[in-house]
Amino acid sequence: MSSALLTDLRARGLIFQAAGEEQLPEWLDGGVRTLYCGFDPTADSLHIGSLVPLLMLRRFQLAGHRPLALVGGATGLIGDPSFKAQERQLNTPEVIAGWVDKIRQQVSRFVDFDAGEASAIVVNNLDWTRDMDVLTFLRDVGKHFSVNAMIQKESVKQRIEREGSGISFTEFTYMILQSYDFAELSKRYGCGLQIGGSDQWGNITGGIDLARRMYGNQVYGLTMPLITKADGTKFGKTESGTVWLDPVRTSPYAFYQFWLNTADVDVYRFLKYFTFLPVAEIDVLERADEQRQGRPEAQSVLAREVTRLVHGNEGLVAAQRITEALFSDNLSTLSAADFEQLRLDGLPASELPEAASMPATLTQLLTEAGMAPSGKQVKDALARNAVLCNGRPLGWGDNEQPAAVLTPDNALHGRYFVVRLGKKKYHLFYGKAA
RNA sequence: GGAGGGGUUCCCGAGUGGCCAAAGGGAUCAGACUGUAAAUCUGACGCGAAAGCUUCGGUGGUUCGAAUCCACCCCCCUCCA
Repeated sequence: MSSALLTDLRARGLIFQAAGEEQLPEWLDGGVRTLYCGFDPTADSLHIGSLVPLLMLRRFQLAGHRPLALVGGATGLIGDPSFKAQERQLNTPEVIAGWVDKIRQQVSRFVDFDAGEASAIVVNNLDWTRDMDVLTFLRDVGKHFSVNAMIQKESVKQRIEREGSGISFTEFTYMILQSYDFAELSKRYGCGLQIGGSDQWGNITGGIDLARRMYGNQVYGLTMPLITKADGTKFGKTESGTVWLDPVRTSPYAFYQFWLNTADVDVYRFLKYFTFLPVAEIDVLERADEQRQGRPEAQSVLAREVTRLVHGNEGLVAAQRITEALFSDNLSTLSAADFEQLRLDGLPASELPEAASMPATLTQLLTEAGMAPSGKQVKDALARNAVLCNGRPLGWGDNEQPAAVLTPDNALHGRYFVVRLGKKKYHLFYGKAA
C-alpha cells in the first residue's frame, strides 16, 4: 500500500478534485485505510455511470485499503439534487427497499469480501438515519450547516438561481444527509476518505466539515471526472437507451457492443478509466494502433476487459460468440444448436407467429420485435435496402407479404431468420420447432 | 394571500384564427464514404402499408375553421406579504 496508487490514478486521469491533497499520500501510506463511496438506488440496477467509482473502490482495495460500499437506502428516499435540472419524483419506501437489495448485490461483485483487513463491507445509510427523530437531526446535525454556505454550492446553484425550476426543502436537505453519512462512517469504521463523481464534490466537502465538527475527525475526499465523449454527446447511452450493469436490462452482448463502438478519440482514455491494464501497456497499444492501417485494436481490448469485469468470463464469451457470428457473415455455417445458443446468450430474439397470424406488414413485425421504434424507420430502411434477412436484402415490395418472405424455404435449418436492420441491429426470429 | 410571467411534437425553441403535423437547432434512425469509427453529404424524424387517425397542460365554449380567441381548472417560476 502506498501513495503510488495516487500516482497511478493521476496518470489515468481519474482524479478530478482532492480535499486534503497535501496530507492524503502520507495518510494512505500509513496503513490500511478505510474509504467509502455511496450508490443511491434510483433504479433496480446501476448503469455504467457508476462503473468508475465502483472500479475505484477496487483500485483502492487492490492497493491494500478497505472499501465500504454504501447503498443509499436513506438518501435514495430523498433524491440528490446535485446538478439535476429538476426536482425528482419520490418513489415509495417499498420500491426503494427492493432496489436497495438489487444494488447491494450488484455492488458486491466489484469488491472482495475476503481480503483480510482490507475486506470490503456493504453498508446502508438507512441503518443510522431510520431511527433518528427530527429534533435530534435539526439540533445535532443541522446546526452545523450554514444555509448561506449551502445555497452557494455550485451543485444546487442552478436550482436556486435558474428560472423555471426550484428546489424543495427535501432535496435541499440531501447534502446534510450525505454529510452525516461520512461523519457517521468516520466514527463507526474510522472511514477517512470518500470518493465520488465530480458532481459529489459539494456533498463530500460537506461531510468533511461535519466529521470534523461533530467528532473532530480529519477526513479526505476525492472526486473522479465526469466521463465525457469527444463529440459532446452523453456518455453511457445507446440507441436503445441507458447501458445498465444488470445483464437482464443490458445483455452482455449489447454491453460488449457498446464498448466496441467507442470512438477512436475516446478509447485510450476509456481504457485508463475502465480497465486495470497498466497505463504503460495502454500507451503501447495506442502507439501500435497509430501504425496500423484501418481499424484500431483498442476498442476490442476495451470491450473485452470491461465486459469481463462486469459480466465475468462467461458473459464475455457469450458476447464474443454472438459478435463473431453476426459480424463475420458466416451465418450459414452456424448449426441449429448454435442459433439456440445465440438466443440464450442474449441475442434479441422472438418467436415467429404462424403464417396464418402473421402481421400484415414487415414494418409491423419488426417494430413489434423492437427493432425500430416506428414503422417509418423500417419503411425508410426497406426503401434503402437496409433490411437483410439471412443476408438477403429485402425491398419495399416485400413489406406487405411477410409470410412470403419468412418461409421455411428461406429459413436456416428450417426455422431461423436473422434479420438485420441497418448496420448493427440484429434480431433472431425463430419458427416453431419442426 | 397579492402582482406578474409561463406550460408547444424526445430536448431547446418559433408560431398568436385558416397556407400548421406545426419554422429552426440539437438528439435520434437510415443511406453514401469507411473500420460495426470520426468528419462530411443525403434522406427520415406524431401514429399508420395505405386510406386515414391523433397532437400544442386539462375541461368546456366561441367559430365554417383554434396551438392561436373566451371561461374555469391544474402545474411551474419570479417578486411582494
